[in-house]
Amino acid sequence: MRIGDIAHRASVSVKTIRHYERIGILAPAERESNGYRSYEPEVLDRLIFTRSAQAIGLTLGEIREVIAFRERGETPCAHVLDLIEQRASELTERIAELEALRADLNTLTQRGRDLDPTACSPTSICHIIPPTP
Amino acid sequence: MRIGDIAHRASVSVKTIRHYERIGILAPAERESNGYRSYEPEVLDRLIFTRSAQAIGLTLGEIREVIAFRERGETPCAHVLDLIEQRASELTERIAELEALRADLNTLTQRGRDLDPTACSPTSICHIIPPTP
DNA sequence: CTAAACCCTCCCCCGTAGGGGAGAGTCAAG
DNA sequence: CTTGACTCTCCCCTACGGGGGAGGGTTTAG
Repeated sequence: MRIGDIAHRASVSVKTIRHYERIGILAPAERESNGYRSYEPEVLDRLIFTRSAQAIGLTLGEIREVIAFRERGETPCAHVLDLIEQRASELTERIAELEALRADLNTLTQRGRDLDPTACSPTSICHIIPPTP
Repeated sequence: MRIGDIAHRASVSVKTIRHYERIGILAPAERESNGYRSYEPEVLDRLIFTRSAQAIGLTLGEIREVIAFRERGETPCAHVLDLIEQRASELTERIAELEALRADLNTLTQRGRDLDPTACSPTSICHIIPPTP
């Protein structure tokens, strides 16, 4: 299979495939005599896995690590489970931060509706946004 | 006031001040005869505003626009209120996405605990992560 | 007088996941 | 024989908010 074929089948761009090779998600491809990359069908599995893993928020660096387990002949499951739990807990923190921010913004929206724009002095640029302590 | 003084008073770095000048948050500073930047006290207000606006999630580009209203002699309040409401609604969307992702991750965590690692075939790299359709 | 502490400009660097395009080679069909 | 569709490498670019450091000039206190 050539790079264009496999890219099409995996629904990614040719650039993406070459990028994955460069960062170690894919092993350096075999080459045809003309220098073109040549792929075995199982590379497609790896591309599909990569897409799926990205979809649940893993970075390419993490995905590369997971794949490295397989390359070493180990099952990556325990590591994957760690990553997932870790990402979930980071996510919980992140959501809490964003919710706090949203609450602040809602307060400011109300404040902005109550304040009189003509009373806004140039000194503070805009009196809707309160100075951070 | 020199750049180091004002940076210290605003709790930002000297690099930050120069960066703000370059991107138009601050007007080009007056210079002393030796070429050193020289600041009037009101610039400090602008820096404090910038910090406060960043704290509620505005980008430097948006902050620059807000300041531009002031420079044109208009009150930026209406624009600021728009930005805040827009940011709040983006945030609501973003939070929903992250919550959906977290739900997926929790499902996968359970799945990962139930599945047998020794039954994980190399083809799919790791069977905890399901293929995206 | 000298060393520390400022200040200046200029340019490259971080992370993330590739995209854009130059300039060149290759291959199949018409 | 040429045209169009592939492919190759290489290098720069994106957003964001600056940080790091080179290589210089200035100032101020001891």
